[in-house]
Amino acid sequence: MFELDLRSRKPVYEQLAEKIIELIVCNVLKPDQQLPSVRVLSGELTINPNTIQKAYRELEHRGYIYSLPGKGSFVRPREAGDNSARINNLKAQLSKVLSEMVYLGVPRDELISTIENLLSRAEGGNIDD
Amino acid sequence: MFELDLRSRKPVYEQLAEKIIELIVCNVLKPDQQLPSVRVLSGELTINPNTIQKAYRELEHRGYIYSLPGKGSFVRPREAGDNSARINNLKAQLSKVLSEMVYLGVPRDELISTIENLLSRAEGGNIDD
DNA sequence: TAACCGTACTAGTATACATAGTACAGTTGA
DNA sequence: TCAACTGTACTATGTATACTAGTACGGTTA
Repeated sequence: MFELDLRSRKPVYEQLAEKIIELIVCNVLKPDQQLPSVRVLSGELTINPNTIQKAYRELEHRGYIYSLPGKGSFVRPREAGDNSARINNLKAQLSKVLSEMVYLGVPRDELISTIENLLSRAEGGNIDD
Repeated sequence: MFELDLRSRKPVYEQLAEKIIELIVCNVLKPDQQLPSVRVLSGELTINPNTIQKAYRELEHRGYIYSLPGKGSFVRPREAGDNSARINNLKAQLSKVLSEMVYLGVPRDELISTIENLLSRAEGGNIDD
């Protein structure tokens, strides 16, 4: 379910957290859906349980999941709160990426159509792969 | 000229490299313009020269600058080569960012207009701040 | 009660970052 | 020629973090 690169410079727990965020954001993992337990996922990925727990802790701290001792960890439904901080962060990332693509000579038309496609998929909800 | 966060989890040399890329991409640093020497920048930022050199080595390896022993380091003019690998990487980043913004409830109209603004600025070349 | 769940520790190892110091070769202008 | 600059290449050291291993505790559920 999750593909990790143990040789990467990026920490494993961080790779895992980003993978899960991706699945949540793309609605592959539905709200209140239960995630694999720390120990089960540890066995599947042949990774230490502590590393999985660290990823889950990170995800809970960032508001993507919630954990109930004795029950499990679940996808946290998105709430309409103050996401302005995170949105501003994303805008900054967007600015960097777009600037670099323009710098590398990607035509504006191609860029716009790419973005349109990505938005349609994102708004459609599911992404099947 | 460069603002770094020494307490950040992200390595200093990486922060510096990204800052310089940003300035190159936004045309603040012009092609063939000389960068501060390793020792001078080391003094200004109160950072070890080796750390600066590591950033410069990284930038040279990624094709953003070129270094001439005895002369200095300079912004490398962009060449129309095969940037497809880097562009695909940027598209993947773009996909993630857009998905997350949609997930956080940013309206499509607002998103499009934001992108239009960013593109205009990027294509305009200079960004003054 | 047994088997699962999240959580919280300690301890050890490996790796990467950053610093300090030294050294060498090429370039440049006085 | 010489001094002052440039990039580059080392060694050594201290530190922070990632990851693993192992153990333990309390809550939940069939």
